[in-house]
Amino acid sequence: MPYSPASGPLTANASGQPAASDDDPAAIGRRVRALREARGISLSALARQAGVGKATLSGLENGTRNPTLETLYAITAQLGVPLTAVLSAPASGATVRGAAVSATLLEVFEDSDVTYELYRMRVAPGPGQLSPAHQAGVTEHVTVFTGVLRAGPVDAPLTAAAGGHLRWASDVPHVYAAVGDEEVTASLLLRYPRK
Amino acid sequence: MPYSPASGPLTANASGQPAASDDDPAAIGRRVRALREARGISLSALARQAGVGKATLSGLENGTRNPTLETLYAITAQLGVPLTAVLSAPASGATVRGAAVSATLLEVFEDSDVTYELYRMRVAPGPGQLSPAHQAGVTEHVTVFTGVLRAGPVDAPLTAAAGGHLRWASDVPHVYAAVGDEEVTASLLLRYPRK
DNA sequence: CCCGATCGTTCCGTTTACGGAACAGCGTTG
DNA sequence: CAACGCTGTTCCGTAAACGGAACGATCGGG
Repeated sequence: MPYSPASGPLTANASGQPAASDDDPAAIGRRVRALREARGISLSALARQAGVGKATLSGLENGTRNPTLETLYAITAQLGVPLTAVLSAPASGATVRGAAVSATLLEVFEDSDVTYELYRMRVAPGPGQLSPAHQAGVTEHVTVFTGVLRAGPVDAPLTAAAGGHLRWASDVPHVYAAVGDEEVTASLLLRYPRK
Repeated sequence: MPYSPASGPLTANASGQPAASDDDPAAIGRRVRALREARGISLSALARQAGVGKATLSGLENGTRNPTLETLYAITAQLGVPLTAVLSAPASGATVRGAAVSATLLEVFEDSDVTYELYRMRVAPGPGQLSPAHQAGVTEHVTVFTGVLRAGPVDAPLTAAAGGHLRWASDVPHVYAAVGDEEVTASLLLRYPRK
């Protein structure tokens, strides 16, 4: 049983960087209250419209309760905003970092037998970074936004400039490196079969 | 959203309403399970690592429980993904709709002289949709997640299946159409020069 | 002034999400 | 083929999130 490389396109896992930072539950309450007041709605009215108790909404706004998804969804739906609008940071991101590369997960999409993970990736100028082989069947698609990227299997990396597109099977060790002095920005799509 | 008009990939419509749409709670469970299995972690192990009960995680994955934010966060943090990765919701508010195509803006990136807009796109089965010419210098990059997509200039459209990648200059009228009965899901990257 | 209406908070009984333990199913071992 | 180790599910007592009602505070009108 091959121990799968933790999360994300890089080895680095966040075992050491859990939570703490921006999951402040009180922040959610503050955002809800701000959205409500921006619309000039009273707590009582919003609670009634959303079909939740006033006690629930009050506790949520003050951070004294740990709401269920159902409750939070009912409220955000009534405010006309997506759930993500009140969760952590706007461009929320589990960010995986390496020496030269950082990648932020934008979205996960599940097909019937394949999973896609879409990242925004940045590669700093310098020697680049090595990423170990992923499980079999994993494909990486990269579209370069800025700079010049050299990436792919260690023995046969590819190069693309802004607007270019790279694609390789990543079941072998592969590298990411910025060519030149400019930081590389790109989108990275990971495609792997569901087991 | 402080973000530019940019009329999106489709003719501007933006009917606006972030309709309640489907917030299928079971879908959250399916995503969590998919992410867990993709990492080769057992339910028992993930529950222990995340500090939640096995019963909780089991119920969550099977959609028989309505988790609290705290619970869901503990699990997604351990998986190394943001909360938004498992929430069905349209990640960002800006959704552009057409008859057959809908696209949700995920992120905007500004380079010194070029702007990128990254969308998640869905194309419903059927006759497809025509999009008028964009300004000169606009390039579209599409990576297909599910289904088979036929897209590109009206006089020379290209075809790609799941995992495939298309790219064309979109300063001429172009089309999007799903081939076959399956809905097409894809990422769409718009690249255009700043004025 | 008093009164009614509404504000947000707090109290309380009910519902339910929680974690621990017991459970059945499956592969591997001795 | 019992004995293990592991999987994921189900049972159950407890903690807490829930909605409804009661509360004090604040505002505007008669």
